[in-house]
Amino acid sequence: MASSAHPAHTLAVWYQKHQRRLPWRQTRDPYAIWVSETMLQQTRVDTVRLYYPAFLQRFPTVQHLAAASETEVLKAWEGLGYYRRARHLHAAARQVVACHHGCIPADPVQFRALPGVGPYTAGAVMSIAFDLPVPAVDGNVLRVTARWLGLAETAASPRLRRQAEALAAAWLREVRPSLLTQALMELGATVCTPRQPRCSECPLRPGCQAAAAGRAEAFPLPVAPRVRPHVWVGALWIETPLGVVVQRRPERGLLARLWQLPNIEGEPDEVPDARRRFDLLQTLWQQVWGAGCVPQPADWDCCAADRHEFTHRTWTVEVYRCSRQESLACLDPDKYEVYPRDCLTELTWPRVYQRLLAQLLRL
DNA sequence: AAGACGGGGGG
DNA sequence: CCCCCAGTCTT
Repeated sequence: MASSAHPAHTLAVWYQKHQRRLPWRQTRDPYAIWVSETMLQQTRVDTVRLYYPAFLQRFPTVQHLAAASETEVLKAWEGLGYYRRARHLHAAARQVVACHHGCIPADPVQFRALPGVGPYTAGAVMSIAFDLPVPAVDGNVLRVTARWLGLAETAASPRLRRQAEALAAAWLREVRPSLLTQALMELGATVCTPRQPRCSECPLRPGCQAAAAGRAEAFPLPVAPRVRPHVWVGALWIETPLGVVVQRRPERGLLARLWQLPNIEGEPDEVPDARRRFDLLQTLWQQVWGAGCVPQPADWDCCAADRHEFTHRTWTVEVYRCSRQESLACLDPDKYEVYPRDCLTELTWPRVYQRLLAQLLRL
């Protein structure tokens, strides 16, 4: 009788009928699946779709990726965010070539030991690529579990995580692992959504505690919102006959090693008035050219501006231009480079600078 | 246990 | 405009 079928089976049947056709579902290549799962961390399917085919075309195998330079890998990742993922994937590819003969280890412990591979990615690749019964608990699975069991916990709750792993482990015994893992996540992404879940279309509705209570949207419990300081950033667009003055960000921290325009930040949550902005820009000007080396401009022209949201802060970036031409002799070569205007897009920029550049290059 | 780390979509 | 989204590593 269909009504007595295990929910995992019902879910698998639903998945086979309703799954979206996605590029990484057309392959059994563990490397390709690993790349997709890394890109999908904290990133929406529609965004990954724009990057995944190009990335795999550029680096078709783990050997190609291992042989590439970090700059090349980063360029292929440009705009995807969380750039540490790309560096970890690159380093991990080199480990796979050096220590595993270029074969992705079909062993959860060995695979988990690679940089950038946490519990989720290990479970996803082991189950999807190798059909091993290793749970892959992402945000979707946490949400489905919280609703299925009617657990009044936040998504961050260790208790909910344990329950989700237990649920996935139990259901993995009922259905081929590659099917079960993808089905659970697909349900969370398309039906059991954070808001306005489509319970009427859900194959798991009959056994769902939250749906039975008519309160699916209430699970999991909301987390306390984080305060996100607002930071004003003033940047300079300095065009010289040889090109534009650019700068590489520090080795570590936010947007590590990506390129930017010379810039200065205000205090967190400060809303600088005209006078304060002027002072900050003068300070920046001195940092770039050295104190007293080059006369300071009396007025600034804000020629481009954009806002950027991070998880933990918000930037308002304003770019100021000064048309006067300066001698480059004062420029500290350790801190700044002059790059040909027409070649700027060769560099790897954070999204906000990509957008600003698009404005600036039209000027 | 908590914070750092990007970027985009939806209401 | 404000709100939401949960993987991995570090401290």
